[in-house]
Amino acid sequence: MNDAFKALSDPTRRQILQLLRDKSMSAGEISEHFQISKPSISHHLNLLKQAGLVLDERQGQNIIYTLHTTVVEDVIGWMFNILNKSEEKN
Amino acid sequence: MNDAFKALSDPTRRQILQLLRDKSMSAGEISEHFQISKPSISHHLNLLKQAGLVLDERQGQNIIYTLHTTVVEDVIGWMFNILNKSEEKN
DNA sequence: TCAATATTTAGATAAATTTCTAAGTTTCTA
DNA sequence: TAGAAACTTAGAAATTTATCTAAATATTGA
Repeated sequence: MNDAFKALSDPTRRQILQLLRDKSMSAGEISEHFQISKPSISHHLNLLKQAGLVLDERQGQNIIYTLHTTVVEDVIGWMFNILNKSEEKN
Repeated sequence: MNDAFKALSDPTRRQILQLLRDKSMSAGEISEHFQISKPSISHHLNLLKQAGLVLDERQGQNIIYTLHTTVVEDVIGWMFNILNKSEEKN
């Protein structure tokens, strides 16, 4: 879960997750939304993947990135725990 | 909110928040739970404070740190939004 | 007012992070 | 089977972060 918190600490990566919330996208399509270089976006995508926040799948020349919500839910669980509320029983 | 995500990205700072979930503590009491030096803990506490995750109040020689949950709720809101669920209406 | 206690601030260093350009890999198609 | 397109990997530079020791500040109590 540390990797997830680390991944979430960068604004570009959070914005990528917000893009993927609406629909899965190729690396190129994602990079069109930013000013930074494609290798940099690729690096961010790799960190998100390592953190388990996205999944990737090659489709021909493209690599499609998809939001993976399991870890997001884990993080939410941690946050709720800090509030001393449980997200399970209520 | 970027400061909050940044603050949450460090394991020591997350552990501090977990300590404060149970009860407010002085800087010294907090530092007893860690191996790192007091100035380092002080630095982490300052980042948590800048992020709005804790409040501090001097009580005599001690400075008491308290969990401040408003920003935690904001972060939870952001996370829920990623899941396309709303924490308001359900 | 002085010394002790609690904590922060300053300044330095090492490690991690973000970003870039250049080069490599994979896949499609003419 | 070459060339183009889509990405990633490698390697380097600049910035940020985490940590330490030493010094400064604030409060209490004798």
